[in-house]
Amino acid sequence: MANKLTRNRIVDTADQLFYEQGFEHTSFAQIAETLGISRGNFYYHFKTKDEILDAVISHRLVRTNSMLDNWELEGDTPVDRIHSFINILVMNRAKIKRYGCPVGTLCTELAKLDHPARNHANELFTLFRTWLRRQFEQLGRSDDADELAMHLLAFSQGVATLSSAFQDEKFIHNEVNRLGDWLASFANTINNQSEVL
Amino acid sequence: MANKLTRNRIVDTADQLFYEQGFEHTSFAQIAETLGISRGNFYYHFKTKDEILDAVISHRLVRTNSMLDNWELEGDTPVDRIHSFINILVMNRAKIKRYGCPVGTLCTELAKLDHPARNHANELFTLFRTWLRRQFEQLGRSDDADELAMHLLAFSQGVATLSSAFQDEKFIHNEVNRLGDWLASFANTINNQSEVL
DNA sequence: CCAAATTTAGGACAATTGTCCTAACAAGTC
DNA sequence: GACTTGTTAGGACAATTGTCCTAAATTTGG
Repeated sequence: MANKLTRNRIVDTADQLFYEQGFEHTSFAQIAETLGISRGNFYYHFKTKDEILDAVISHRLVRTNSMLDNWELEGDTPVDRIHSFINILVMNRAKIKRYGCPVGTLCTELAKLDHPARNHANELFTLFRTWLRRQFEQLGRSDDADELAMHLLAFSQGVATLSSAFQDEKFIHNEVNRLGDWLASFANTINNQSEVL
Repeated sequence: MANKLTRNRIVDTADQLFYEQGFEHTSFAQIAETLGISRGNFYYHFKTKDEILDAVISHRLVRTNSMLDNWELEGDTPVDRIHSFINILVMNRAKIKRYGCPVGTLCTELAKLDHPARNHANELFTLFRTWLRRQFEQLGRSDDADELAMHLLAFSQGVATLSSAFQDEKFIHNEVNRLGDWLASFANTINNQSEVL
C-alpha cells in the first residue's frame, strides 16, 4: 500500500501520452518505457489497457471537478466564472494547437472505436455542461441555460479543432475575444435577450 | 488499365472505414476482407497504407470541390449558398451523431499521429474556408470575410463534436436554426455590422 | 489462338500488440 | 532472523500489424 506512487506515475504518463498520441496509438510498452519500469510491473497495477484508460478518465474527472470548484470560489460573478472557462483556450493554446482539446479528441476517438469507456469519457463533457448551465442560471437565464451551455461548449470545441488543423494560435485569441464580447452582453443587462448566436 | 474499378472500390471502402473507425484502427486486412479481395491484390494497387490514405484524401478533395461548385451554381445568393453549407449538418446528422465530422475527425487523428498526410487532409478544411470566404466577400464583407468563414467553420465543427458525444440530433437542429438566424442578419442589411459572435 | 501484360490469390515475413506467467526483490511483522 | 505480503523484472505467448514475394489466373493485343 506504500506504493501508490508507481500507480500514480503510470496514470500521469498514460494521461499525457493518450492526449498527445491518442489512446490506441499509445502502447503498453511505450508507457512503461517512458516511465522506466518493466511491463511486468505495469501489469501488476493494471491488468488491461482498458483499466488504465478508466483510471486516466477518472483522474481527469477529479481534476476537472476541482478546477471548476475553484473557479466557483474565485470568480465573483457568473460572468467572471464563465470567463475562466473561456480562458482555458488561451491558457492551453500551445498544447491545443498541437493536440486539440483533451476532452473532445478523446471522446471522438472512443466514439469511433465504439469503446466501452466512451460514456465514462463523455462525463467530462457533462461536467463542463452542468457547471456552465449553473452559471447561466445564476445570470437569470434559467430558460435557456442548458442551451447556452451547450452553445459555448460547442464553440470552444470548434475553436480547438480548427486552431489545431491550421496551427493557428492567433485564431484562438480572435475567437476568445469574440466570446468575451458575447459574454459581456449578458453582464450589461440581466434578463435581456442576447443577440442571436 | 481496364481495371480501375478495383482500385476505386478499395478507395471507397477505405474512405468509409477510415471515417467510421478511424485511420489507424482500420487494417489492410479489414479493407480487403470487406471488399472480398485478397491482401495480395490489395498490395498490387497500393504499396503502403499511407498510399491508400493519400488516395482517400484526394478522392475526398475532388468530391468536396465538385459539391462546392454545385452549390455555387445552384444557390442564387451568397446567403443561399452558405445555407447549403450549414445544412450539411442536418443532412448528415445520423452519421455525424455516430462518427463526428469526416474532415474534423480525420485531421484530428492525423495531427496526433504526426502523420505525413496531415497537411493533405487539412486542405479539406482550406477548401471550405476559401469557399465560405468568397461567399462572405460577395455579401460585402470583404474586411472580415475570412474571419467569418473561420468562425462558421469552427462552429460547425463544435456542433459535430458535441452531437456525437451526447448522441444528440436535436442539438444539431437547434444550433442550425440558430445559425440560420445569424445568417439572416446578413441578408437583411448588406454592410451592416452583425451582432457579436 | 498464342504470347505478353495486367491483375489476382495466398501465403511468408519480421515486428509489434495486449496479455500473462514465474521468479526475484523489498518491506514490514512476529 | 524467518515469514508473509506487496512490488518489480523479464521473458513467453498467440494474435495481429504492415509489408513483400511468387505463382496462378485473367485480360489484352497481334
